Amino acid sequence: MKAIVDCNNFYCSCERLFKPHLDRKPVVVLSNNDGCIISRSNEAKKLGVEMAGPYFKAKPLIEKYDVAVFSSNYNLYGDLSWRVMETLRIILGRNNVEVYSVDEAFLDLSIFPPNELPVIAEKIKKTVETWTGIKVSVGVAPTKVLAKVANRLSKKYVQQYKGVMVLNSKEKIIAALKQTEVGDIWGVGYQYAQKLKEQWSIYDAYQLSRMSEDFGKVYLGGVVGSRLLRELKGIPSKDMEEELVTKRMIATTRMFGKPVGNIDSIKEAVATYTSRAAEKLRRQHSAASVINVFVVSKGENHNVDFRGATSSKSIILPAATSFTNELIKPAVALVDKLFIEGTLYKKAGVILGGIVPDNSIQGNLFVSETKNCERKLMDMIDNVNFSQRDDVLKFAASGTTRNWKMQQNFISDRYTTRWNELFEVK
DNA sequence: TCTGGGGTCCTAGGACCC
DNA sequence: TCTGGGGTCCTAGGACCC
Repeated sequence: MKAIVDCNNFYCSCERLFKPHLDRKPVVVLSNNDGCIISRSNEAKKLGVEMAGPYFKAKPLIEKYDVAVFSSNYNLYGDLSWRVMETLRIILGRNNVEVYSVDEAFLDLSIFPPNELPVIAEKIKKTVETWTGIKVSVGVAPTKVLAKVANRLSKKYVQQYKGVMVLNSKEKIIAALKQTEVGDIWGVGYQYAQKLKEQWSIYDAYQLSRMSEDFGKVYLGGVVGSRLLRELKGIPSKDMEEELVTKRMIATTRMFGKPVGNIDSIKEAVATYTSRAAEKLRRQHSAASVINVFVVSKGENHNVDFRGATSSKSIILPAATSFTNELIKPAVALVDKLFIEGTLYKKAGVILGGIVPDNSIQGNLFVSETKNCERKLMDMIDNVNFSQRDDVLKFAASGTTRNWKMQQNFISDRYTTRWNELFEVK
């Protein structure tokens, strides 16, 4: 049996943890650039504040009901996420925990007898909440997809289930599937849901679970679809995965605070994003050999991903590297090729690909002495920037004015990761 | 001029997720 | 005026190789 543990309204919960007076008050957290709403407390949901809705549109509602608003503070969320995951690892052992996202983890519970699972699930929930202060919901079932179904219902009918649902019998599974709309299944997105409803009159998860594996294969994306069908039928087909330590692509992309028509500002932004991406690269001890840079002009739909963006160019480096200076130069050169005079841009991004392990971490015979010095310099910059405030040390190409920088008007302190922002107990 | 089967690597694009 | 920012997997098709 498998479980999924999911933090409730994670970002809002993080903000509330250090502001107890906001308990039971409506809270929302905004995306970067304070663009749209990405997390809502239950109270905010009840008021009708929409998920992923633009902030400006919800503003009247927010002001009317005095909703607390925060810009996203990823340093804080990342640290609290680590505490939650570490708690799970302590309870169940490292090998039985698969971190799936910042606020979710799958657990392998096959070591426990099925009849004990309700008690175990309850215990896991209580322990995480006591140790971290973050509320979680737990869904338990024979497969990952069914565990997701259970988790969702445990939250939806919280009065009844109190945030824990265990599907340990055939009857319970069927009942849960019947209460789940087809579009709410993990792995069925908007496009597939429309297709299932319109072409085959399949509206709920139970109906879909009765279709054949081949149906999934033909109409829901090949092997991905047939796995989905098997999981719905209770046959485990998505295994627990090893912790994914090395990412295969690393992207840093941002909207600008306001549209920018000046090539030097865009170069500054791209240089800054490249530094950030290079930091991520070094953190996982990798090097990259492909740099992709894209810009999005004011009129374009910025929601398309970088491949859809009209202006995107990439360059393949002669050798993989993780040095900021070796990445910045070609990245900035790409801006020259992309930029069109007289155009206003609202977004830019850098994507690093061709990622391989960085072997130059230990000095070796074939790497010159200067290389090793550079490596040490990079580590030093990373350390200073992490422990002090952001970007005390940066490359000149990143500029100093930053008139393109995103808006963050409601940022909270980084209580747990910056010395000068520690939470004070009076 | 035409002829074969089998393989790898890479890229673009389509779907999904939080 | 005003709408995140990251990621993943899979497939098809082209280029190239023996």
